[in-house]
Amino acid sequence: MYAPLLAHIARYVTLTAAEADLLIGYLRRQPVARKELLLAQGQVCPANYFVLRGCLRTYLTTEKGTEQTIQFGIEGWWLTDYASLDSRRASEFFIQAVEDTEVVVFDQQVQEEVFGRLPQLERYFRLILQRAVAASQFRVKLMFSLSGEQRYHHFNALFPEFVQRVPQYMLASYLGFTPEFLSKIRARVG
Amino acid sequence: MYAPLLAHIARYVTLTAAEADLLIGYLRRQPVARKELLLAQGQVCPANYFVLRGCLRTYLTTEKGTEQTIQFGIEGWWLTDYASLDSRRASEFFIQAVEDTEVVVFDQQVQEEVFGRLPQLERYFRLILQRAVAASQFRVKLMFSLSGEQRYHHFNALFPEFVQRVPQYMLASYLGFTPEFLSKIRARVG
DNA sequence: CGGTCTCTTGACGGAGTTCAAAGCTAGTGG
DNA sequence: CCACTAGCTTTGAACTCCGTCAAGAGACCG
Repeated sequence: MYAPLLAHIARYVTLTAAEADLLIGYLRRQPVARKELLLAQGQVCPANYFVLRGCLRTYLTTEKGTEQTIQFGIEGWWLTDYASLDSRRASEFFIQAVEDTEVVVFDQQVQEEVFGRLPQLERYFRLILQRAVAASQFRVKLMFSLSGEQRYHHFNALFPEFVQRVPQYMLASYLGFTPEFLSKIRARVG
Repeated sequence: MYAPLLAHIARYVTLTAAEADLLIGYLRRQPVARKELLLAQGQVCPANYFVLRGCLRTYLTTEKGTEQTIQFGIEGWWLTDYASLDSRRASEFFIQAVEDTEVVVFDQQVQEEVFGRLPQLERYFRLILQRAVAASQFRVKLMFSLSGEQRYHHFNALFPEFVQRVPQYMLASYLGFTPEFLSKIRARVG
């Protein structure tokens, strides 16, 4: 079912039933098992992914061999490596399922054609991207203006249910510190 | 002269001379003196700004009273607070001229109208935003995978001329550490 | 059950901060 | 064209947050 995606689009632009059908003709759904990769470092990112259910994350491996989570995406979020998608060069990131997940795949190859036929959809993606930039400005703000412990409490207050869903070592790497430190924060308060 | 902006647009989409004239009718140019603010914290961000010459930065003040630079924008870059522009709520950021600067102002109020008349321009901004998201993913990657000193050397290698243009305390707050620490890094190497 | 992931706990070390004071530099006005 | 001032940069000492390493305790899955 593409209904969650169509509902999401409807929050930004209006598509007729015929236009929605036209769009769906270009899309496909794909299940992704927990820990499975949608994109591996070194590969050219082939598509933009919309999470129907489950959870994805973008991460990379540092020189020391540790994983660094860049972004999470749950139901209703688009996730991709825009740098690779845009330039068609090898990606520096992995995109992996945190839980068993189902995504809508919007292939890079058909995007220009779809935008040509559905200008409303180009507007939708402009607005989605605008929100993504806003979210990333917000993240930079938090990274710099709060201590590690404050970032954890802030995140916990904003997304309490989400903290339950992801392993703590992923959350730690997203918040910018080690799993050991996260464990010590939790020991202090609960 | 709007030529630098039109040249920038031409790198992404094609506008006829008539379309370019139509666009320019919606724009205006504005000089911004060094240290002058284009946007203050608490204000609703009224426009998107394209730097014709000079340099802008987005920053905020933390609880401790220190400034935190979120982003720089030099010639050929668009800068705004997308969260405020989008939601029309009060901004958390300042946008300030680092040097004497001249910008093109693209007012929020006319954006929808312009995009309606020039669908090519909507595509242009989609692509600009895509690059902005890619840049911000890259920045998060650097923030987490490199030490403070490594970030400085990396930035210095990528934008040597730019490092000359901005005060060191701004650069330090952009790279995520104190001016004192930047000074010590420089003392070590040169 | 048995093994592999994940989380916890503690000792120690280091990258970067804070605070304070002094040295520079650039703009400003006389 | 010089003198003054305000803002920027440097330097050093003490300190702190958080990382690293290591060992053990759970927890989940086949």
